[in-house]
Amino acid sequence: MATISDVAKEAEVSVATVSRVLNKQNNVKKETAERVYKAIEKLSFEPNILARNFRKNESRVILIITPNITNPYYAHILTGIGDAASELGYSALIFNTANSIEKEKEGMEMLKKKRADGAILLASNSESKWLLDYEGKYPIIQCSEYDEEVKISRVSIDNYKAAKEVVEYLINQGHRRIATISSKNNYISTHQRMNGFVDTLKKHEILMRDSYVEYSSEDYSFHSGKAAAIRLLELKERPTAIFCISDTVALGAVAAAGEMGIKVPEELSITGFDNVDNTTMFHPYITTVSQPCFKLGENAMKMLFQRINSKTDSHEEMLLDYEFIARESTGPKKNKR
Amino acid sequence: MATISDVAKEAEVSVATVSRVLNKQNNVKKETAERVYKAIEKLSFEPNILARNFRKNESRVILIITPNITNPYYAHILTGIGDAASELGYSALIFNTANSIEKEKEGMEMLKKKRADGAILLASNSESKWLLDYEGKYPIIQCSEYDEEVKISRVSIDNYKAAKEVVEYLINQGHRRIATISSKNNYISTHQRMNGFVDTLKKHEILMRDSYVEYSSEDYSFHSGKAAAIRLLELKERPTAIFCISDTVALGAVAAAGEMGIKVPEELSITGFDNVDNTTMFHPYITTVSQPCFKLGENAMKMLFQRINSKTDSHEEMLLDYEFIARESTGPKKNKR
DNA sequence: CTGTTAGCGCTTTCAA
DNA sequence: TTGAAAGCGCTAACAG
Repeated sequence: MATISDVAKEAEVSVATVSRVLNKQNNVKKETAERVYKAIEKLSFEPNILARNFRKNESRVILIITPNITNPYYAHILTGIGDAASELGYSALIFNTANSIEKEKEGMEMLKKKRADGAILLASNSESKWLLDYEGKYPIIQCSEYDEEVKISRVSIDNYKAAKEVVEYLINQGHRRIATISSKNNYISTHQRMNGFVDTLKKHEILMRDSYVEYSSEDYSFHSGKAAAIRLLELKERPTAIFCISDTVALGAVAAAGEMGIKVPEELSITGFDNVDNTTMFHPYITTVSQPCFKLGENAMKMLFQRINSKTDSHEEMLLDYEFIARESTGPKKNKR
Repeated sequence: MATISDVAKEAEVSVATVSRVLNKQNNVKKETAERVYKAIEKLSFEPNILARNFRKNESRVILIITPNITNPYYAHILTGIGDAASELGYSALIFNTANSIEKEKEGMEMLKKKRADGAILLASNSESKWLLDYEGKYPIIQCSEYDEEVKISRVSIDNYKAAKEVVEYLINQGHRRIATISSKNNYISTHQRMNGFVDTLKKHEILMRDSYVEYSSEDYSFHSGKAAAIRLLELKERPTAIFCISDTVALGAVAAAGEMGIKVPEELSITGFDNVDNTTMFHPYITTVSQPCFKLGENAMKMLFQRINSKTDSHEEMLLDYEFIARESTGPKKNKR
C-alpha cells in the first residue's frame, strides 16, 4: 500500500503538496499537480480514509436507526437516505433495533464513539424521552415518526390532515357507519391518524361507537388486521366502511370480507394507508394515502447534512406532501335492498 | 472530549495501562484497573474509534453490495448479515447498486480505501468477471448468487436440486403439460432452476415445447409475471401447470388465471420460489421453495469474519438447506370432463 | 505489572 | 506556490 509520502517522493514534492492535490485545493501549480497525478497513477495510490477521518475527526458515516428493514415502508425510506448520503459523500450504516429500546440506545452510542457523524431515527415514539440526552449534542433527525416533546428536527407528512381527508371522502360517499382498525403502538402517526378520524366524525356529527374501534398488532400485521376486521364484520350493526391504519391491515380486512362473503366495495369500503404494500396486486386495488417515502429519506439526509456541517442547532420541522388515492376498495354506500 | 491521556492523568497511570484496561488485557492489577475505571467514569471518557481504527488499520465495517433493499428477499438476508455482524463487532454498510455494475464497482472501491474490511456481494452474476481483480486481495463472500468462474467463497442453496424437486412433485401430481415462467437475467439461480426444470422433464421423457417457456422481467415483477402467464394460458394447448421462477411471478400467474376464469389449482397448478413475497396472504396460498434467507446472511457474515481474521484464502462453498412447501396453488391434474 | 515511546497516514498551520 | 513540521488518539513494542 503506497502512502502519501511515497507519492511525494515519486513526484518530488512534499506531502503537503500531495495532500493539497488530493483535496483539490486550487493553490497548486498545474504542472506540479500533473506530476503528483502521475505519481498517484504509477503507485496506484489510494488515500487511506482511516487516517483522513482520524485526522479530520469525522467518520463520514451516518447512522440509521430502524426497527426493521424487512418492512418495505422503511426500505423505501432507507433507499432515499442511502442515495442522498452517497451523493453527499457519506456512507449509511443501518442499525436494526427490532423494536428494542435497548438496541436503539446501543446504536446511538455509536455517535459518542465517533463511529458516525450523525443519526436518522425512523422509529421514535412517545417513549423516546431518553433522546433528550442527545438533543443538541449530536446531529440527529427524526424521520417519519417522532416524539413531539423531543425538540429534534424532523421530517414527515401531516398524518392528521391525511386521515381527515380519507374520512371526509368516506363520508362523502355516503358512509355513516365507519369503523376503524388502529393499533396500540405509540407512534405519533397512529395517534394523529386516529385524531383525524375522530375529529372528522365529530365534525359531521357522526356517532363514534366503541365497538367500531378495533386494533391490529403493533406492527400492523396482515393476520391481526384480518382478525380485527372479522370482529368488526360480525357486529350486529355491521360498518359499511373501515378506515385502516395501514395497507397491510386493509389487505387483511379485504381478505376477511372475502372469506365472509361480503363484497368490497359494494357492501363494504376499506381504506389503507402508506401505499407501499402490494396495494395494486389483487383486486380490489386498495384506496390509500401515498407517502413520499423516498423523499422523506432524502430530505432527512439533507437536513442531517446541514446539521453536521453547520453550527446552527435550530429545531426544524418539515412536512412533505402526501397523496390520497381513491381506488377500487371504496365506493358509495349502497342503500339496503 | 476526554482522551486516553486525560484518563491516564486522572488515574495516575500511563496511557499504556489505560489502553490495556480498555482492551481487556488481563495483565493489569485489579486495583489499578479499578482506578482507571473510576477515571473513565468521572471523565465520561469514550474511546475514539476513529483513532483506534486508524492505529489498527481496520475499519470494523463490512460492506454489503445489494441491488435493492426494497426487495424482501434481500432485506431478510441483510437482516441476517446485520445481526451476525453486530454480534461479531462489525457494522454493516449497505451499498445499493440498483443493478448498475458501475455502482457495484464504485462500492467495491471502498475496500481499497479501507472504508470496509471486507464485502458480501448479493448479486454477482455471469457478468461479474471484473471481480477477478479482487479475488485473493480482499476478503469477499458471494451470498445467494454467484459467478461460478470467480473463485470467491460463497453461500447459497442448491437451486438445481430444489427446482428438480418441484418439477418432480408436479409430475407426480399427474401433470405433463408443464410450462415455465423464467427470466432473462444472468443469475446463477435462474440458470440452475431452469436446468433443474429441463433435466427433470427430460428424465421423465416429457416434451419440452418452446411455447411453454415464457419470461418475466429481470427483477421478476408481478406484472411481467402476469403478462407472461396470460401468454401461456392463451395457448391452444394450455399447460396444466406452471413452474415460476419466483413467488411474485407466481402471484402474477395466479392473478392472470383469476382474470381468465381458470381455477387454481383445479385447472392449473402454479409453483413459486423463495417463499418471501406474501405467499400466504390470499388464497390460493402458493406452493414454493423456502430459502433460509436469514441464515444465508448469517453464514455469509461468519465466513467473511473468518476470512478477515485469518490468512487462509481457501475457496469455500457452502450449501444451506431449503424446504419445499406444498400449499394450495398446486394439485393433481384433473382429467378433462 | 507498569511506563516510555515510536509511530500509523494524513491535514494544516506557519514560514518561506 | 511550496515545504517543514506538529500532532490527531491510540496501540504495541520494548524496557524495566
